[in-house]
Amino acid sequence: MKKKLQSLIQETFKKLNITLPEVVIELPKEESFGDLATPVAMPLSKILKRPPRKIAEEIINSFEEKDIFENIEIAGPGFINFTFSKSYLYSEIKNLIKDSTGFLRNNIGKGERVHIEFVSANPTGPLHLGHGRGAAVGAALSNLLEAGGYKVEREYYINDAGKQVKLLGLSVFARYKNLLDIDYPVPDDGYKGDYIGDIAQAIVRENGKRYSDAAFEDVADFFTDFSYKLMLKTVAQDLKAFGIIFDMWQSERELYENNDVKKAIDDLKIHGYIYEKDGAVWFRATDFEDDKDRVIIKQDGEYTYFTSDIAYHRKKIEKKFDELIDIWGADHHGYIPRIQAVIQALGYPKESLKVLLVQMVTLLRGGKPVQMSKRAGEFVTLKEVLDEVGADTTKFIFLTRRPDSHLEFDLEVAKAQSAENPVFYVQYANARINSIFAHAKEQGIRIEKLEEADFSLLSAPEELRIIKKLLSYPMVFEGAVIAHEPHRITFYLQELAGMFHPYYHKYKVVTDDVNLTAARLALCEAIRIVLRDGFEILGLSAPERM
RNA sequence: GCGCCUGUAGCUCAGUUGGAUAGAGCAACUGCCUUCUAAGCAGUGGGUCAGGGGUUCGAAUCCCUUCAGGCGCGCCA
Repeated sequence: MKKKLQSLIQETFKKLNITLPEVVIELPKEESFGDLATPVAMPLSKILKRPPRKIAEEIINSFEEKDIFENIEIAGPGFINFTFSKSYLYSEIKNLIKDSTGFLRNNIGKGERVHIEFVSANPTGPLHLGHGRGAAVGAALSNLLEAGGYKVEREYYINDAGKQVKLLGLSVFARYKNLLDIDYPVPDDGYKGDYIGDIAQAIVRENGKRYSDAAFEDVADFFTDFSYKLMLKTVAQDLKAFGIIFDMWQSERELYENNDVKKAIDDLKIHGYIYEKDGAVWFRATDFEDDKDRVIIKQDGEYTYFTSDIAYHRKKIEKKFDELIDIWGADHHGYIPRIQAVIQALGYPKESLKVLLVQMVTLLRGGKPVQMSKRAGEFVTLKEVLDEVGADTTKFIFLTRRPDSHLEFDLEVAKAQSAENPVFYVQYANARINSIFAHAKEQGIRIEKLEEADFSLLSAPEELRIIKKLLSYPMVFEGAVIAHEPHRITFYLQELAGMFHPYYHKYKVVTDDVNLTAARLALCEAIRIVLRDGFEILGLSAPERM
C-alpha cells in the first residue's frame, strides 16, 4: 500500500522535475484525513519558493493512476491525503490471505547478519525481574529482526571466570560445611540466598561427607564449577519457562583457554593503547571518549572483568556481523564509553556496536516496593513472578513499554488485572476467531479457499476500518524493524483487537447468507493471520480457546 | 560535583524519529448475556505534555536552562 503510493509520487516527481531524497508517507492519526498522507509539499515549498498547497495541487494533477484512489485531497497547511478505492482495498486483503508471509513480511534486512547479546546474567544467582525484561526485549527484538529479513544470532555471555564465581563456590562451600554441622565462616561479601543451601544440599546428596575435612583451596575448583554449572542450568530452565531461546552460549573461560584474551591484549598493544603504571597494566581509554584509563591486569596479576570483555567483543566484531547489538541493564550504562573505546582502538567505528539499555524494574506489591537485598539474599526471582503472574502477562508488560522507560511492575496489579489484562484482550480476539471457525465448520460451511470469497460484500464501515488496519500492518512492521522497537507491534495488536471485538459484537459472521459468511470468514482469517504474526514476534502464545 | 535515563489524564504507559484538533488501558459511573465465548460490547467524565527560554511554515518530539525522580562514576562483575 505504502510502496505503491511512494512509487506513484516518485513518478510524478520525475515528471515535474522535482528531486527529494525520501518521500515520507504516514498513517494519519485521524480517519477523516484519509488512509495515507504525505507532507512532501511542505518541505518542497521552501526549495521551490511556492506555497505548499499550490505544489500539492501540481503533484495531484500530474498523477497517473488515479483509479486506485477514491479521493485525493489537499488539507491543512499542505498535506496530501489519499483515500483508497474499495476495489483496491479488496484486492489487497485478498493478497494478504493468499500469500500472507509475502504480504506481511518486508525484507528490510536483506539477509544481513545481526548478533544480539542479551541477559548474560552472572551464574551466581537466579534471574530476577530485571533480567526478565532484558530477556523479553532481546527475544522480541531478535524475532522482529528475523522476521524483517535479517539473519539473527542470539547469544548469552556466561561470566564463568573470575572472582564472582569463585565467591559463589566459597559461599556454597561454607554452607556445605554448615550442613554437616561443621563450623565455617560464611564470607561477608558472599552469596546468601536460599539457593546457596540448595546447591550445598545437592553436593551432600551426591558426595556425602567427602569434602568435610577439606580446605577450600584444595576443593575450590570442584565447588566453584559444580555451583555455577548448577546455577546456569537453573537460569537456562527459567529462560525456557519464559519462552526464551539462545543460539549460542559463550563462555568467558573459553576466551582465556583459547588465548582470545591474550590475543586481544596483544592487539591493543600493537596499536599502542597499553601501558604500565603502579604495577598494573592499563588500557588508554581516554584516547577515545572515556573519562578514565582502565586497568586490564591488576597488581596481583589477575585480569579484570573488562579484560575478557575486550576479548569477547573483539571476537564478535571479527566475525564480521553487519550489526552488533548488546542489551544491557541501565545500571551498566557507565560501561559504554569504555567498551566503545575498545571498538575504536581495534580500528572499527564506534557505531559497530549498538548498546540498547533496558531500564530498571521496580517491583511492587500493592503499590508498596518489595524490599530486595541481594546481599542478604532476599529477592523475588523471575521464576517466582512467572509462577505468580504468568509468562505471557509478564512479557506483555515488558513489551508495552519503551525499553528506556523506568518500569514499575506491581505484582498485585499484574495478577488482579488478569481478568481484564491487555494481553488477554488481544489473545481473546484470536480465540474468538477460532471458535467462529469451529462453529462454521459445525454448520457445514466450507472454510477453505477463503480468498475466493466476494470481498465486495464487506462494505460495513467497521469492515472497511478493519481492512485498512490490516493493510497498515506492513508499515507498522517496517517501522518497528527499522527503529528496533518491538513494542510498536504490541500496540498495533491492541488496536486491531480493539476493532475486532466491537465488530464481533455488532455483526454475525456465520449466517444463512452463504456468500456474506464466506466474505466475513475471510476477514476473520486475515485478522487471525496478522494477530498470530504479531504473537510470534513478541513471543506470546496464541491459545485456541480461553 | 560530573555523566546517562525518565517526567504526558487519578494510576500504568503510547505518541509513527519535526506534522493536522495530544491517545490507549486501568480505576470511577450508567447500561447490555435465550445469539459465532461477557477475559466481551455501548456510553460518560478526565490534560499548564514538570517549569522557563530558543530554533521554524509547524515542537510533547530538536537546542539551552531550572526543578523532581532513578541509575552510574572500582585494580567489583
